[in-house]
Amino acid sequence: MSVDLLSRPKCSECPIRHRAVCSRCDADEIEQLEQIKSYKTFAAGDPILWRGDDLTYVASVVRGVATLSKTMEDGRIQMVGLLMPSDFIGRPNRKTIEFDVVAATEVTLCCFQRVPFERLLATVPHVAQRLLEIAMDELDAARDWMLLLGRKTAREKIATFVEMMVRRQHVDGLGLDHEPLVLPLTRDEISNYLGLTLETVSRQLNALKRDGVLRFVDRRRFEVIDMAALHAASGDDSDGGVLC
Amino acid sequence: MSVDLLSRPKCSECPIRHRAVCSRCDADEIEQLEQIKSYKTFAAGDPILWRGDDLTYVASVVRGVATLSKTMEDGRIQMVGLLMPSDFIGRPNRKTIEFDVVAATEVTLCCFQRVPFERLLATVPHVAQRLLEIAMDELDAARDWMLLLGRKTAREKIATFVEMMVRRQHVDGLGLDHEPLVLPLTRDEISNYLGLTLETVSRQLNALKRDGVLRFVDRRRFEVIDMAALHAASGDDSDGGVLC
DNA sequence: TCGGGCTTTTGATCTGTATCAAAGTCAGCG
DNA sequence: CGCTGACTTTGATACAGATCAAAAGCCCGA
Repeated sequence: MSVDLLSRPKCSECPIRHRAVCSRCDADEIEQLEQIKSYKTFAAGDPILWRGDDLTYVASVVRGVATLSKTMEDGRIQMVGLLMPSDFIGRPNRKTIEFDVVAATEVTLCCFQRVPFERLLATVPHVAQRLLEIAMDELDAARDWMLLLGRKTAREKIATFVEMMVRRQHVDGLGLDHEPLVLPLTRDEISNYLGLTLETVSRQLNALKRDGVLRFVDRRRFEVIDMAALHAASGDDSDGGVLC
Repeated sequence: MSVDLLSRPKCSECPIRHRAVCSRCDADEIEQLEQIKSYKTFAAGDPILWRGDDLTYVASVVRGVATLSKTMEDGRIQMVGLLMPSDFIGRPNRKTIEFDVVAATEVTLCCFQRVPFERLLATVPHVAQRLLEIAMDELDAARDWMLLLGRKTAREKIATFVEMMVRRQHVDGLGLDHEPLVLPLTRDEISNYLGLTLETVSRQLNALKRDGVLRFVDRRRFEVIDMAALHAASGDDSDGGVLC
């Protein structure tokens, strides 16, 4: 999926490329990026980074889906981000990471050595500017998710999540229209994203099916039958909101 | 409170000053900031910005506490940020704001006209770099809060919140040691921050009192009797985490 | 094709927190 | 001072979602 990302003109995999911006990179900058760049692939289920690990690299997701989560001592887990193609991983000027990053599907990352990347950040103004925009988009998304976690019902959470899947798979051009959409997470992972249990996720997903809103091809693949009903169930006001 | 912020050397109120950084501003840059700067004060309870409002200014909190929240159509509210001295309000390169900002106590803001501020952002590299750091700190805090909203019990939420109040009032030098600490929010506002109801907040706060963890001077002022117990009740692992 | 180990579904029951209701407390102000 | 309105506490009850338990479905390798 999302192969077209790789076929774009130069610099297409750089972590500041998102939403077609790195046109601002000049030849010299692209050269510098190339030199500190490498690709890594992880199988579904593989841990990518563990809390406390050294941040040797920052990276951009090229293909696949990874999860970003926090774990409490007694094992409770909350996913705090779902990393899909074009999302950024890592934090410049931090030596370690404070979250767990795990591959949910097979994942390919475009990695840049952190320290030289920071040098670029310090010398090339538009890199910091672009990264700022990315961070603020993430912040807006995190705050939308706080509303979901703190105030939405189970049904609203599920509907919001499914709607987000629909929208992101459209944007990324993952599924062609009328191809079934994919849930890249297990029921258990979805429950960790939504602050629910896996049983509740299963029940609510089946409720949406029973209500004629979704149809499942298999456990992981589905189609939206009634987009309006799905949106109405999400609790969001008319003009969308979560991510883009 | 927090008067010392104003007595710091030049540029102390600029929104990128936080945690002593704007030493990097040179005389010319400070001059530019001064020209687009103004102070505004709001009484407790006043709305500062409403969802959809034009972002004419970006600002830094100088004194007091403001809340940042999202509201659903049916009136459910989730606070997504608590803005205390040195916190940043607004988003460069966005014409409108997507949240409600309300003064919780009397608040003084140091405001900068957004458009000229964006020009500064585009021309002075270390402004974007500093703002990036601020945004990433906010993002980390938002993600910690997602764990709280999604997975913590009512008691853990309350303990985490009180601990955060203790820590931030220490950092900002608001209360001298052994002066009682302040809850800058009503029970209702706390409930919106923690994803609870005001009744649950009241019950849990009294439970911490009954358990000999806190002592209340009045509804708004308290002392921590057993810091270790408070921390243990927060569910966070040893080394803190929420904000700094 | 069968079997074993996942993941998911479904059912029964429990519980933490919400909801509803009423009384109590406090600050400000006439 | 004592009234008024906003905030808080306390109690009784309801219920959404958690928890516990077991059956069903599905994938994959032998």
